[in-house]
Amino acid sequence: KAGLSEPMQDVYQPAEIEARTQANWEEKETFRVREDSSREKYYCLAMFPYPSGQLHMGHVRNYTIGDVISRYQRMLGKNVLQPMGWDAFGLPAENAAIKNKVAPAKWTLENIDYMRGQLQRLGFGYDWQRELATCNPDYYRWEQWFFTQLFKKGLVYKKTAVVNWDPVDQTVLANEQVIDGKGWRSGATVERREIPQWFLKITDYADQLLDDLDQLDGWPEQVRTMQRNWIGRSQGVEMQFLVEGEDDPLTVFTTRPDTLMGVTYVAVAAQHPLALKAAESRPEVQAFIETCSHTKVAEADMATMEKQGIDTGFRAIHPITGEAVPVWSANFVLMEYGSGAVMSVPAHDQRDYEFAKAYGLPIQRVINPLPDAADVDINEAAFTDTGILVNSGQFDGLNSQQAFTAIADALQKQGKGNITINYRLRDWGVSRQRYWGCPIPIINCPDCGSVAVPEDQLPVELPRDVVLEGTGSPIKSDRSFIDVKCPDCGVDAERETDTFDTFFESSWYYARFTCPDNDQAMLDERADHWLPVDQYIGGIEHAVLHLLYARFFHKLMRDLGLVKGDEPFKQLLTQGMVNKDGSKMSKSKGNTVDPQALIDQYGADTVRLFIMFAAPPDQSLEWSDSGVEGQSRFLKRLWKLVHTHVQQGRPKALDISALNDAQKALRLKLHETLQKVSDAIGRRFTFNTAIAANMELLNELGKFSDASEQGLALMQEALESVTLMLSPIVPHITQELWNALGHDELIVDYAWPQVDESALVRDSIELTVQVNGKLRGHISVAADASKDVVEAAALAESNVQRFIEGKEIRKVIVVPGRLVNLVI
RNA sequence: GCCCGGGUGGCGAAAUUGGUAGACGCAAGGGACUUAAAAUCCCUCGGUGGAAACACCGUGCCGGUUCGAUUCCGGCCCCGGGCACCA
Repeated sequence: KAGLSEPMQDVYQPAEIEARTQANWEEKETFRVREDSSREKYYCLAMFPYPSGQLHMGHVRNYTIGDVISRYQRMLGKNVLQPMGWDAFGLPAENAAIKNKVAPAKWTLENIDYMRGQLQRLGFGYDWQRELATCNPDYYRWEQWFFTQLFKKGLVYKKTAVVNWDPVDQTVLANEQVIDGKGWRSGATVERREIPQWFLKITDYADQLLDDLDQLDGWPEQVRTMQRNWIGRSQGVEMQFLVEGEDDPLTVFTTRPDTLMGVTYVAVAAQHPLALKAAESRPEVQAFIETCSHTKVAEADMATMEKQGIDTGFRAIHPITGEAVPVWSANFVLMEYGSGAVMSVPAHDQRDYEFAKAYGLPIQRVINPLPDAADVDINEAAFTDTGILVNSGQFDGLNSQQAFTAIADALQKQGKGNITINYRLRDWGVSRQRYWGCPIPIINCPDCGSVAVPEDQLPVELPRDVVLEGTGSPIKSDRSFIDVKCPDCGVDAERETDTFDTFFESSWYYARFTCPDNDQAMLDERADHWLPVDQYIGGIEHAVLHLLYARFFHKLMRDLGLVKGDEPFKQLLTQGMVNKDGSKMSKSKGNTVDPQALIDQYGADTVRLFIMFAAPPDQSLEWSDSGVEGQSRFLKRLWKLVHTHVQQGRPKALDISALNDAQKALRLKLHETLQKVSDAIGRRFTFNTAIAANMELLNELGKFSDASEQGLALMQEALESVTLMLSPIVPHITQELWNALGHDELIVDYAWPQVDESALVRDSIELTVQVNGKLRGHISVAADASKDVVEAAALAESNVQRFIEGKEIRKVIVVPGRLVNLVI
């Protein structure tokens, strides 16, 4: 009975109230949740944080949204699971380790302790008994086990892939660590280097990942579109070009086989076998390959760099005409993607066009926009639309669509090609040459090859007592970690020293939260109870990678019988960035605002209220210090209003039939607000307008001084409603107000207030009158007035008459409940 | 470069399905209370003209559809997110 025994304080004191309320929750285990078949379950999850040191405003925003939704759903009677954990492996811990001479594990665990305290201070209703950290063996042993299952199923393979190599620090760099082509610590020019790495066959699931997007109608359309484009399914033709004097043909894929007759050269990657062979006898080709080895791995860099190439001297045979075309090596063709070779049609592809112009290669027009029309101008740019074929021999006159089929058929008959489906999506490389990650559970045996670590030898624990020097992972030289016997044949073997991509941990944590205490299995039947996540909330920056990998993992887990259902997240809310001075708040930009200082000054409720009020959650939020002050003022006003009200004693029961006009008007406003706020929080997630509606109502209540029996009863109803409506957003102050208003239960367990439809009935309504679409006046008519009555009233309005006088009224548009438009 | 968003007063924003542009809040200015200050309360607050009533203009830019466009369509400009090893 927090607060009831004491009289209500006349001044709002957030620090005291918040400590008291939080202690009460802890004592009562208010947010501990267990499976309960008698109530509808609701699993609300906000993306877990990387423990970087302190909470930033993006966290505060993310977790406040999740907490508001959780508390609202709880008030609707649902059994709500809201867990919290730590995405604890990652690069920043290694950087901190080098800089501060502290082991990554120690740094990470200390950060977790501090940030846990900050989350608790903000009053989020988490079930802390489910807390997990991905760097703990209890957690990562199961993803090691999972990987070995995928290994057995053939969904894992090893191949070489390119990394950024720092030749001075002798280490692999993340894209983020390469600045203008140089290593961020050493300053050395970074090289592309190919090393063997483990891959997950996500492309095997490309069609499912694409098709199942259709069932995710609780996801923002923009995220589904981004994922569709990322997967990039396209139909095209794969074909072979023979190479003069060579045994192996070049395989190329094109989505535009209709332009095949316009091929004037073929381009291969710098690392392509043909380019390497040319380099053996020609130093200029060798020099070109050397140049290409210094470009960064990131796609944005590849796409914006200057297009360069060199003639290899090889000649490819056009599969239809039999003509020989030159084979060039070009820096924009990537060995890792597809076959490392592309056909080039400069007349109809802009990149090929620019390359041809730069190197004086021929441009052969084969498509025109319309039949029998003049040739389209290709003097300045390629013509990239589809159209009608010309200069294409037997295919002349066909449109692009017909030509697609005809050319594919011709190639297929000669055994030189066929129609295939291609994806932009590439298999997921999960190997990282870093220390602070989950060890990949593989043992490399000289006789048996790669062998999965047997289940009874899991987890492969990452040694924690290490010193980092910035020159590579310490476990790569730790013989006590590396030296093992082969589990299959028992000979001396070596442990894999690469670790997993940290997206690996974050791809299944949502499932582990349902049963984090299980030390016998990755997941159990509790996963079936809670999954899918009903509401997932996180930054828009995760729209593709994290959310695609998590969807992929869910399907993998489903196919191993670990979960039911096809998709992990039923509804998704992608929150916008928290910006300051126009760009994302981040440590590297030095524009962060520390939430802790604001919490200390104003209390958690004010910070929560401000961050929810400043912008709708999916929009980027521009930080403003002064706005916080206004939210604090609002809470003080609310406190004062309740205080003034309760001083007047317990009100009598409300008698709706006994209300006067002013009272009815206030009650109308109250129930309109309830309707609006329920929709804003429950359906639209526009918490900013929910708060604004309560402010509007509170402004009305402040003006309402009616000490009559019914006046006080109505005030009681209104203040209780406001308290309940605001309780998901500002849970501490509303708990105290709830007690002051005469209730001794926890407000979190009270039902969300209902709209009284009878209070919404109006006698008369106000309509806008327009003349030719311009606002000219307002009229008040009976709510059930007929169209004729409304029209007559509109015509009679004095200002309207000035505009229609002497004019012919050609049309009258009446939009019921809104406006009348007179067209003259 | 490619994919996805966004652009509305001095500022954050609202306008939910094409129907009153600027709710709510911040900042600012004026006033009340006070010896004074803080706090609190009241008033004004898109631009131009006007004493006012009111009129004209106004939602990044250009054009279109419509009785009516912040909203729909076409073309552009600027800003942000992502681009596979930051998380």
